[in-house]
Amino acid sequence: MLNKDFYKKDTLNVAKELLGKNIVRNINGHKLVGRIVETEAYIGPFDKAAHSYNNRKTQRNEVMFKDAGHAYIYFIYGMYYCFNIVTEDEGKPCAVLIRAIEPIEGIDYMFKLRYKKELKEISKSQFKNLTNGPSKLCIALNLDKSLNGINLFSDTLYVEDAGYNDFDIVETTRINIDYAEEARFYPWRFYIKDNPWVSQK
DNA sequence: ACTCGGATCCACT
DNA sequence: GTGGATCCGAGTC
Repeated sequence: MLNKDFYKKDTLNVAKELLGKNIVRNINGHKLVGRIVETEAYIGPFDKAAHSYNNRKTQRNEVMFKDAGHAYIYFIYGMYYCFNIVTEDEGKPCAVLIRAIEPIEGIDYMFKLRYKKELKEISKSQFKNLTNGPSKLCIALNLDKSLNGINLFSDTLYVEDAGYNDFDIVETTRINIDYAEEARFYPWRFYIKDNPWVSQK
């Protein structure tokens, strides 16, 4: 299990170092594991794309101001959630958005959560869309507002180093932040090169 | 493979 | 009253 020191660092480094790590989610007796393959950094005070730009603190984003290693899970587009991990020191509202995972373990149960169907009933298209997006992975891991604000140091939800290191990292611009003026061009999105579970090339 | 619009609703202004 | 750190299906090429 990664400890607080792992997250209590520069957000860009954490975003890169999270690639290849495994998210572990225990629910209803099922252990779900997914390898992180795509992340984005949101560096609050200086980042027009972040909910916490200019240190703006609201009911929604107050978890971003907590100490490193908390889960910031927010509701978006009327029907979806996004999962972030809070970084840096308490009071610095920074986080890493988990944009995609590669399913590793508990895949059958992920399909049930995501499609309410058994794996054998799933189409090819549904298979590749299981966890290749920030809200898709939240459905497959059953991450919602009830987990917003918890820390990542219990069996419920944590990240571990499974020793997967052999990959190249692609650095590019973040997705769907057209409103963010110059911040839309910051290369703060990271993904594992050639991994098929990345949301977009 | 690609674009486009609808779904859906809570937090924010 | 507005719009979003998204997803999906329909339509087109």
